[in-house]
Order: sequence, then C-alpha cells, then structure tokens
Amino acid sequence: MPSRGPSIVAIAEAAGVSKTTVSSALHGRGRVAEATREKVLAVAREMGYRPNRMARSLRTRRTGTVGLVFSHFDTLYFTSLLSAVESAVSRQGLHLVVGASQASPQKEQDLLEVLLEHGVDGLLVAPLDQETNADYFKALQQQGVPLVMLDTYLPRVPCDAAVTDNRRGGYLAGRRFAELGRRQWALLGRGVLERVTSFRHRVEGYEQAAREAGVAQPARLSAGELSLLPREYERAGYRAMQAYLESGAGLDALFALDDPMAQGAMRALREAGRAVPGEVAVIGHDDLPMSEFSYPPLASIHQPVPAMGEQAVALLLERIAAGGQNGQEPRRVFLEPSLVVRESCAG
Amino acid sequence: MPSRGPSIVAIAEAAGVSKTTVSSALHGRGRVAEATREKVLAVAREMGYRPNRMARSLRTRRTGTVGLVFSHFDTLYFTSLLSAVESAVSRQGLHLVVGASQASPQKEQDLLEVLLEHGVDGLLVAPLDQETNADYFKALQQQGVPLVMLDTYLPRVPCDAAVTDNRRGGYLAGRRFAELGRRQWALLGRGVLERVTSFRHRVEGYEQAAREAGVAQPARLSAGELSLLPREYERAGYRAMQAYLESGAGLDALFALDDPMAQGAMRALREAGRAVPGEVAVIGHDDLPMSEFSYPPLASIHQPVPAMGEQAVALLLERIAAGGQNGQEPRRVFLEPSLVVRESCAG
DNA sequence: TACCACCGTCGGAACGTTCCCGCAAGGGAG
DNA sequence: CTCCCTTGCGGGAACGTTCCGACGGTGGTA
Repeated sequence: MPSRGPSIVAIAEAAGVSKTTVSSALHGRGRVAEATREKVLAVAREMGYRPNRMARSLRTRRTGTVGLVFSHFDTLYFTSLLSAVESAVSRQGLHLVVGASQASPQKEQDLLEVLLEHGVDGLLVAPLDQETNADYFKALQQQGVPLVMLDTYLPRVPCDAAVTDNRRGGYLAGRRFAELGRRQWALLGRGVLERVTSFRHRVEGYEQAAREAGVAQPARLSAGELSLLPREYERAGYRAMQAYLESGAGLDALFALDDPMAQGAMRALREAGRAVPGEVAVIGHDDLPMSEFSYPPLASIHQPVPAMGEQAVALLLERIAAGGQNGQEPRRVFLEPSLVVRESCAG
Repeated sequence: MPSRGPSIVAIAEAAGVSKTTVSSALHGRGRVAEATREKVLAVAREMGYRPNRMARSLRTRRTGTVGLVFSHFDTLYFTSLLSAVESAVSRQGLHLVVGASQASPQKEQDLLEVLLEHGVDGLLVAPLDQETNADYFKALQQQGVPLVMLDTYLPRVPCDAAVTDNRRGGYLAGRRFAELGRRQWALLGRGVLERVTSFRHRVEGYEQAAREAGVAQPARLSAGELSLLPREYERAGYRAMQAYLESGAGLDALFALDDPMAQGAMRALREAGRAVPGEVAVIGHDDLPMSEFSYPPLASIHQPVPAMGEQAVALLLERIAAGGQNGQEPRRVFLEPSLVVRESCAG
C-alpha cells in the first residue's frame, strides 16, 4: 500500500489540539481562535498534509466529482465538448471522471453504474441512440440521480438536456442551397439517422427546407455504421461519395452530418473532377477548426460547443443542488446553431 | 443529500446473514456456502444494491482510479492519446479522472494535488515544459506516488515515461527532404522549442539530418506561444508562413511540428501561389486522420499513439503493483515514429 | 470417546473524515 | 453576585466497507 501521509489526527497531535479543531481550522468553519488556526495551518503545511477526500465523501455524501460518458473521445467535436465541460466543471471546483462507451449500450450502462459506485455527484452523458438504454435512464432518474444529457437527448426520457437546435441547423444548410438555386440535394451521414435524435432533427430541418424550396427530397448517402470508428469518418465520407458518383446518380449540393465526412466527400468530388462549389456546393457540420483551412475552405453548421458545455453543467449543478428531488420539470436547453459560409458553398 | 441506496448491512439483514458474509459473497472471497452466496446475490440484485467504492477505498487504500493530466483536451492528438489511455485503463477495470492544466504550471500542480486527494492509485501526466514543475514531480516521486509521463518527459526527473523517439521523427522528416534534394529547409513550431523535451528532440533530429545532408540549418518560423489555444493552431501556422513569405525569405521544404500548423501553412503557400510539393515540400507531425484527406494530402510523422497509451498504462500498473517502492530505475520507453509519405512531400 | 481439522459464519475494529453536542471559561447585564 | 450568552475547544458517533480473529458445528481418525 502507498505509505499514506499524515491524517488529521496526526496534525491534531502535532499542533496540540483535537481533530475537531483541525477540521474546523482547515475549512474555516466553526469557531476557532485566530492563533490556533494559524498554528494548525502551519503544522499541516509543514507535515505535508493532504486531506483524504474519500473519508470526507463517506461522511458528506458528496465527492465533488461529475461523471461524463461519451461514446468516444477521439473526435474533435466530442473533444471540444469535453474541453468545454471540463472547464465549466473545474470552475466550480469539481472534477471529471470520464468513460467511453465505445458505442456499446451495455458498456454505456456499466460505465454509468460504476461511476455511480464511485459516488459521482451527477452524471453527464451524450446518449448513444434513443431507444436502447431509455428504460435504464428512466430508472436512474427515479432513483434521484442528477442526470443531464448533452449533444443529443432521448425524447422518451424526461431528462434535462443541453443540445443544439438541430432542426434549425439542417434547415440553415438547406436554405443556403435554395439560395444558390441548387435542385439536387444530397445528405451524407452515418448509421440509421432516425435512431439518434440530433441526427434525425438535422435531417428533418434539411428536408423541411427542401419542401419549402420546392425541390425533391435529398438523396441519402450512407457512410457506414453508427459505431464506425472516428478515425474512419473521412474515409467513410470519401467512399460513400465515390460510390454515389460511380452509380451515376447526380447532385449539386451536399450536406454532411459532420466535417470529417464532408472533407472525405470533397476529396472524392475533387478526384472525380467535380468542382466545389461550382458543380457541387458542400456544407458540413460542427465547424471544426480545420474546416477554415481546408481546400476549399469548408462551410459548416457551427454548434456553440462552449455554451453547450456550460449549460449542461449549469443544469446539472441545479439538479445536484435540488438534492435528487425529481419533482422539477425536465428542462431542455436548445442552443442556436449558425451557418458559417465559406468557399465550399459560395455563390 | 441524495437518498442513498441500501448498504451492505441492509442486504445482510434482508438475507438473514452478517455483513461479513455479504461482503465475502459479493467478492467471492473467503469461504461461503454456495446456497448462502446465491441467496445474498439474489437479495442484493433485488434491492438494487450498489457498492460504495468510497467506503471500500477508505479501507483498502485503493480507489481503482488513475489520474490523467493534459494541458488541453481539444486537440486531436491529445484526444487520441486520451482515447488510447482510456481504453487501456478500462481494460484493467480501472477508471480515469481527468484534468486540463490549461498550460499553467500552477494549475498543473494543483490538479495533481487534488487528484491525489481523490486517492487516485497513480498519475499519468503529459508535463508542460521541462523546468517549471520539475521539483514538484521529484517530490511526488519521493512520496512514492506512482507516476508516469507520456508524450513528453523531463530529463531532470528520473521518472518512468512513454514517449515517441522524437529525434528519430525529426530526422526522418529531414532525410526525406534530403532525398528530394531540397536545400532551404524551414521549421514551424510554437513557443520556445527548447523548453519541451519532445519538441527539442524533433528539432535536434531535423538539424542532424540537415548536417548530414550538408544543407544550412533550417530557418525557424514561430507560430506563437506555447500556450496558444489549440483551436488557433491552423491560423497560427497560416500567419507564420504568410509573414515568412512576405519577409522575402525563401524555402523549399517545411517541417511543421504538428499537422494543424502544417495545414495552415499550406493554405498560406497556396494563396501565395507556391506549389506544394513542387516548390515547397511539407511534412507535418502526428498524422491526424484529416491529413490523408486534405489537399494536397499531407505527409506526416506518425506517432504510435495507441502503443504509447498502452505502454504508459503498463508502466503505471507496474509502479502501482510495486506499491510505492521507488527503488526501481526509471524506465523510459521510446516508441518508433514513421514517416507517412503523401503528396505534400512527393518526389 | 477424545481429539483435531476444517468449514461456514460472525463480531468488531479500523480506514479518515464531519458534525452534533457538551463543557469550561469569560464577560456583560440585571 | 447570579444568570446567561458567547467563544473556543474536545469527545464521540457515524459514513460503508474490509478483514482479522474467534467460534460453534460436523465429520474423520485414532
């Protein structure tokens, strides 16, 4: 066992006071004479005292940690969300315990369960798809576990959530294509889009714009499974576009559900000699930093990621403060996306 | 307070046994009759028993968690490293507590300290620069804290580390330029490269290759501070290259210390009408997924990130198993990088 | 029958905190 | 002088585990 440092009673003995007094002195709680407090602080510093948060948590039932579960961490979108959450959480003096579900519902559940065992004060999760673990999430809520979803949510589960207004995002992309007078729209995404709320909404918004513009419903290009490894997104977009072009089908506008897929698709278009945006206008999603510097610079639907992290944490903190009273109505915060126009959809 | 679930003694009462027996039954430790074990398990499941790891840790002095500290999480390189570490760690049934130091040495130290308070069994850290917290790291080692560095290390601190052989990486880039017959090499990086061991080594390897090739030492383009926000890397590379070109200085080969900066630089070259690789060959670093799909596809020094995560975790586990005996020699694992040749450095 | 090994089970201390309560000393008001 | 309030401090229980040592019972062996 790692030889532990001094405990609070060791400090107490060394300072000639009781452990109660040490505890009060260290936290500024209770009443303790200025002289003794300084003495205690000095002794603690000298002895290299490091409080034991487990013991503390055992008593107080608070760990000062928040659990975060994503499917993966190796995509720039999730990672900037992680970053936003981390910074919001650390501003509150809390810490983050993370886990990746690898797109497995079972692993997602196991992970949440073990985080709870670790005593996290609350849970932040970007759920996988809208059915699989719905009952489990409901059960957690029933147990009074503070739980907030971000990035996407489950309509069936009345749970707080901070998400982008994805319908709006899809709609913005479509409206741009309409402005450009494009008539043959396409959509590029992974997996069964209907299974993930945010994807479904983007599609709905996009199709709504198509209806309003009076053009045919967009063709769907599939870039593989939902569980595709993030490192493969570019390649998947590339292949999907290649296949589509080889099939002889046409398009003059492409909305990709994330930027990496859009980049892959743009490469396929380039290789096939289709000019972007001349022949095909392209809009991606998430507005990753690289998109501004690709060739051509990729237009993209921007998500206010820092705000999303901020909001999710704020919602969670309120739930935590409410102490598991699941009486409140579930609150869903919808953040406003925006279209960042760049050369790939220039007029 | 969140209404806690049943404790081990609640289960014990419900099952008509003692808490000791429940504990043994749940862990398969000690001797317990098959019948009682099943009974206990059934009751526990029925009552929704969730073990309290804090209480457990308090006794056993093991939390089953590992602390990970990076400067940022919003870069694809660190994030894939995070992903590798997470998967290695979770394969061992451990969990990850993470923190971002925001490139502040003080915050790095505070973070490590608080992770220790949380009782992490060991610490994984990609240190910021090689001086600032060196004494602190040494102190941690003295205290017997299992500590492993990854991505980069501190030469002064005799600590286990899993890093890429960065000299080799820089050398590979240079050798490629030599093969192409380029004579005016340049180097693009952030901050004072000498302050970060991995950067310094890359530079050394690159310069070594220059000497061997008999060309002048590479010009240095600076893309801002070490603490630059990751989202700004592309832009910083873009600006640095613009400034260099405007100054009238020449180059026919560029080695950038990361891919985003390289992409930014390539855009500046494109806008200035310099052909890549015709007039300027470009090699980046880290081989991010996007690099294969950029225009032109970016050659890059590939780091075996999954192996690095794996090795770092393996080293840490050994330290943990050794139980704070800091007798062992520090072990440094150097992983082999490779040059992924793509169009940006084609012959 | 006496002894012993072993099996299954249990009580209780310990891990390091927090926090409720109680106690002594001092000082001001009546 | 008495009473009471305030201030400063300490004792001890509790949080939910693990694990050591002990104990009764059963069956085998001499």
